[in-house]
Amino acid sequence: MNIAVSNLDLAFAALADPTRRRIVARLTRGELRVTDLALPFAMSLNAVSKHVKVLEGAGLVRRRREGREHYLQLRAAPLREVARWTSQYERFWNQRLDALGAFLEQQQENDDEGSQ
Amino acid sequence: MNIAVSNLDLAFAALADPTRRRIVARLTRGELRVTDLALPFAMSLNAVSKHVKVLEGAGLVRRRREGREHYLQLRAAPLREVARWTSQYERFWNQRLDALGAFLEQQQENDDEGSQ
DNA sequence: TATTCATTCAACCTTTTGGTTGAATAATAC
DNA sequence: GTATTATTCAACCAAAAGGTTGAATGAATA
Repeated sequence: MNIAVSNLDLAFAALADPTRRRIVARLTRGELRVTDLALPFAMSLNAVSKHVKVLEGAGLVRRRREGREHYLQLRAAPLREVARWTSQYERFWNQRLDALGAFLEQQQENDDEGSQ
Repeated sequence: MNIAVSNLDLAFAALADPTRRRIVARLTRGELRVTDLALPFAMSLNAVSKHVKVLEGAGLVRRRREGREHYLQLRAAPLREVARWTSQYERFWNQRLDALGAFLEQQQENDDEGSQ
C-alpha cells in the first residue's frame, strides 16, 4: 500500500544528493558504463550503483544493457519539470528589490503629501 | 563535526517534500503566521513547524517575530540557484529529439552512400 | 571448462526524516 | 494574577537514506 510519490518528489529528492548531481553532470559527456562512471567517486561501486538506481527511478538516467555491460545515459526530461515548477517563482526571486521598489514608491508618496 | 552541505543540497532537499512545496506555494500570497500556514495541512502544527524550519535552513523562508506571533515570508532566492543549476541541462531536455535528428542525419548519409 | 570481469542482490549499520505527543516558554487577554 | 494563545523544545518512533561488505549472477576470455 504505497502512498503516491510524484515525479517532482522523485526528481528533487534525486538531485538533493551531491554525488547524484555529479553523476548527472558526468553523463552529459555521453554514455558510461557503471564501472567507468564510478571511477572518480570515493565510495564503493555498490554505492554508486545504488545512486544510479535512484536516478533511474526519477527518470533521470536510462540504462542500456549490452552483454554484461550496462551503459548509462542522461535523460534530462525530469529537469524540465523541475525548471517549470521553479520558474513559477521567478517573480519572487527579486523580492528584496521589489520590496525596495515599494519602499521607494511609498517614500515618494510621503514626499508628495508633504508638498500639499 | 559537520561535513559541508551546500546551499543547493539544502534547497533541493527542502523542495523534495510535497508538504514543503505546498508551503512555498502558499506563501506566495503573502506573509502568514505559523498557525495560519498550518491550517490546511492534515498534520500537527508541530509537524508544520518542523517543515518551516527545514525551509528556513535552506533560506527559502524568513521569519519575522512580532510578539508571540511568527510571520513567515517566502525568500525565493534559493530557487534561482536551483533554476540556474537546472538550466545547465536545457539542451539535454530534448535529447530524444536530438537523437532522432542524429538518426535521421545518419540515415541520410547512408542513403547518400547508396547513391555513390 | 575454469577464470575473470561487470554488475546487482542481500544483509547489515548508522544517521536522517517525517511524523507523533506532551511539556515548556512567552506574550496577550480577561 | 490567571487563563488562553502562539510557538517551540524534547523525547520518542518507524521508515528511508546512504553507506559498507560479501555472495550471486551472468558474460567474456583464456
